Amino acid sequence: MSAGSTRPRTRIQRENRQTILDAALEVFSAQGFRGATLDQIAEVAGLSKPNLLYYFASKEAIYAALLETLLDTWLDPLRAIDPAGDPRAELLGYVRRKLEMSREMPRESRLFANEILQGAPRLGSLLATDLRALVEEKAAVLARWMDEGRLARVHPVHLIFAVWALTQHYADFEVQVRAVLGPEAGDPFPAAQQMLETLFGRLLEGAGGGQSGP
Amino acid sequence: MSAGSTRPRTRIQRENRQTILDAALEVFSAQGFRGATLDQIAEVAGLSKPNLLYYFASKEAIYAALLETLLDTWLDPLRAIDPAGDPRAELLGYVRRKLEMSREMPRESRLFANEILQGAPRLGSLLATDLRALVEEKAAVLARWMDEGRLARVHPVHLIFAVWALTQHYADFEVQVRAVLGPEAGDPFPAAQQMLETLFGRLLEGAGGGQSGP
DNA sequence: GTCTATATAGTGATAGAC
DNA sequence: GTCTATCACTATATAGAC
Repeated sequence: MSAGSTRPRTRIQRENRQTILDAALEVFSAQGFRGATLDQIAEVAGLSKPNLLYYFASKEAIYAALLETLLDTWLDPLRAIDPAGDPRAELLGYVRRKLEMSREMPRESRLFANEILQGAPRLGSLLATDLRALVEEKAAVLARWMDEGRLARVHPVHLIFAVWALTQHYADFEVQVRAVLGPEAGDPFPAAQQMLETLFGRLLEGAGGGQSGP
Repeated sequence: MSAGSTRPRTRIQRENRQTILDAALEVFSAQGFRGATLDQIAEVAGLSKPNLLYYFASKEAIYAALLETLLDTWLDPLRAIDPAGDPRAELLGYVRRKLEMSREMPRESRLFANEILQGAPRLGSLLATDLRALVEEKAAVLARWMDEGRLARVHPVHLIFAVWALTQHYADFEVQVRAVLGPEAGDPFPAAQQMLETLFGRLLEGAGGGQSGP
């Protein structure tokens, strides 16, 4: 029986599956699904190509397992927004967590970016169901803060888009960021963090912004 | 002699080259370089595959011609920032032009996004030379406005990154934007425009922001 | 200038030895 | 469970007829 369709039982199976997923993340995130080859993944994993296909039924199966495994983690920062918290702490905290994630997990960011950019043919319906539901829930929290005059009034869902766009940019377009900042430039994240704090921080000052709340 | 390496002379050659580039933009932007096939491009263009290769030497050549043709256009909004202009008009104008470009040229945006995301193997050095020079020039203008207290002090290059990230998001991640907003939602751009005006507009009010200018 | 036919290489997946 | 060998298919590019 193949090891792909069932939970791994032995230690070596768990380790090999993990090794393969690690290698697949490396290759898929850099090349996209079509661009990646099983040969590359096998080489990075240090396993033979048929051995890969012993653990996973197909290239598609490896990719699907990756997406499934990582989507939850990827949305954790958004889930962590506390409706009972302070708007400033929650919004800036969310931005900080999301930026940290871009820094620590750039391959995951690029994996999702590749998938979405090419029309999300495999992540597909999860966006319209799970992701949409979570965003709606948190957008409602933001909207309440706006109603209470504690946050500038903008379209709350688009505000979440803004956090995504700004933070993921540093992972997804890292090559461009480094090229523009120059070879001698160090870590871009501290300056990015400062810029984002100023940008979003100003949404929390004099929140009414033309049509003040209570 | 091949028509690929020289300027097209006849009307039909110009038209066919343009037809091919159009089709290639359609396919490359949706699939990335590796994901795209000459068959797909040929079908969209309404030409045979060998005929494509009569006009362009290779798949690489088509892709390179596309990138070269479009990079200049893509940077026009940034070039248009007027150092002698009013900071509010110039910054918000830049944001507006860039967002319009995402709306009118989403395929171009996704073409570049694919290329950068995968490490810019072909656009490569242009980023470190041409793009970097242009960004440095305009960042200096922003920095001067900050020195004059007319714009909140943030890292000027990262401020340009912010404009890119926020505006291109609506083209590059269009599938996700539509999925999250829901099928009944209309055009997302008006709300995006409003959000961006608020976000960047607040960088222009009380510009000092903690460490005030003159 | 444009087509049909095909050479050549790479890629996903399988068979079967060990 | 893991390897070697290989099949079947796809894709880029070219040759040569018209």
